[in-house]
Amino acid sequence: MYRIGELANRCEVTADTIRFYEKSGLLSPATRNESGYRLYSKKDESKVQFIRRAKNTGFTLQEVSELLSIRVEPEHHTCGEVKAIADDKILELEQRILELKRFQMSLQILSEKCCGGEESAAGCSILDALEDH
Amino acid sequence: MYRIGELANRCEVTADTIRFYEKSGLLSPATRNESGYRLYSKKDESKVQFIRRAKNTGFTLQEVSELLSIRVEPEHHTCGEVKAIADDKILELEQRILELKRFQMSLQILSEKCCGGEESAAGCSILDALEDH
DNA sequence: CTTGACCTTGGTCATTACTCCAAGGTTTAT
DNA sequence: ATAAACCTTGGAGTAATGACCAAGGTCAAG
Repeated sequence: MYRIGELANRCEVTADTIRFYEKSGLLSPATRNESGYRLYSKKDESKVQFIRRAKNTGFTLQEVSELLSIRVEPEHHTCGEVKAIADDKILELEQRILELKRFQMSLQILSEKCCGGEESAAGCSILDALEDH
Repeated sequence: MYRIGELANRCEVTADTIRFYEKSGLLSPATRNESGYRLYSKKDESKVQFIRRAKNTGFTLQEVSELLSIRVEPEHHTCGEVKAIADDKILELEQRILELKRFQMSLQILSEKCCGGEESAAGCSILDALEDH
């Protein structure tokens, strides 16, 4: 068991952020030692990491919270509900991935056709690559 | 040429949002008619659409602004600069796509193994799918 | 020539996701 | 035993991204 500072370090967030997540209900209230300090375990660490990863992929904390609630309270969901939520998110992710790929493709075209030299990019007619697709 | 309301409709945003983008420098100040109304063209429409798409894929307006500045002011960048920015973004997108796919995979496992029935999801041991990978 | 729908600016308000005090208690190292 | 580093709560502040409102000008239809 370690204290909030160490958890923060391990997860590369601040202690404030962890308290914020607790206050927002993303993390269940931590156990405390005799003097009131919060104590955390490996499990808490992986939960915070989960939040970070989800956030980085573009989920809002609200959405992360939904995902976590599946994980944390399986007793309060039926299998059907869990499946429905999951399938919904899968489709959403599919859309996002496709959109990201479109952007990537545009940038790829831009990069490949761009001479890469010292001259003004005005000659780079593919600047419109971003626009067209 | 059309006015702000029509542009807003076409792009499915509000007029406020368009004014906000102008104020933030994402859109160059619109031309005006004699009575001061903003007037927009197809070009502006595609620019707003570009912003929307980029935002939906998780770019901040700040990042969108960078991308737009490549597009809008090629004279102020060398080919090398443009290429560097593009290549940088391509890598970033690659990371994001991979992360999204990891999530999707986890959810896929969750969905497939989940029976989908009326019973409590507590029996769904794959609830940890989200955690493990 | 009035009514309703649109536009203007300038300002305030809201939400999300933190971030930073202040005042005080605890732990650890020297 | 004292300084440095950590923790507590409560509350205020901040940046991003708009949404909303008021007071007033414009324009097209009936």
